Amino acid sequence: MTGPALKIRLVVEGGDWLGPGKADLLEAIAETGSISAAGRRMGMSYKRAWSLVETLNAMFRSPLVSSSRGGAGHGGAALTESGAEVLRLYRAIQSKGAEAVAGEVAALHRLSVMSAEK
Amino acid sequence: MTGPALKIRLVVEGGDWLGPGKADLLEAIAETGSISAAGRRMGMSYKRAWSLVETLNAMFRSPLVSSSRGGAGHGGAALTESGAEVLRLYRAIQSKGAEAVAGEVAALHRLSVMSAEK
DNA sequence: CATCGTTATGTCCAATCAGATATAACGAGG
DNA sequence: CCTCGTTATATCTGATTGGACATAACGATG
Repeated sequence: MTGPALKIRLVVEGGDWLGPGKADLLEAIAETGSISAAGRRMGMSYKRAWSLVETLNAMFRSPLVSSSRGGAGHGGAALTESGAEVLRLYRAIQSKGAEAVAGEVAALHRLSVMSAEK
Repeated sequence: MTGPALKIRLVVEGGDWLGPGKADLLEAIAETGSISAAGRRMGMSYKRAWSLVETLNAMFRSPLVSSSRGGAGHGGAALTESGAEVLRLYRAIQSKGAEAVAGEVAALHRLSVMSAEK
């Protein structure tokens, strides 16, 4: 078993969702302090990263990411209080969910091609 | 809260995955005895339903759906033993997973636009 | 007031995806 | 041996998606 293999999506009204990709992006923004640096780290274009942030901000009642242009640090971005809370909740859902269904996931993996004998 | 809003995907090697859509399709095939009838029930084209079945069969070590053409019933499809087991495991993952993270999901929903006051 | 890296936004294009459509094979039963 | 509804497969097309590229705004600092 190489990766997590269990991905949890939280779908909100309108079809948008929060999943592993956007959660990782939030984490990268928190650590790098910039949307573009986070995008580079994750191997995606700035535009893609920015559009994901736009989606995230629209999904919740208050923005998850605050950003500024120009200035001393030449602009940047950071998680808001809501953003940090959403990320924390999503990580908790990931870990608690994975733990709760570990047995069934293992059983499924034994049936999948991932466990094909050599 | 209108819908489930929590969607769990099991990603296997190669990028294919088992999620709510394919699980519902398996269930519909089990109940209708036909790929095309299951597709009609779910509002998708036969081609789409069939290609999903093809993907499912390739994801696991043995096929989940067996099918036949012609004959008395003019052909049809059914779940194999593996197919029934996979569906059962996925449903268990759905319910156990949702139960384990219900608190965090509720907290996230309170932050989301889904709980915007009127 | 010029500089800098970032945010913000638009346009264009290739790739992918799903729907629509068409056709053939199937094979027990009438 | 013809019929039937289904499986199986191919082709075409419109829609969506993401990458590439371009441009402008920003604003504290030097």
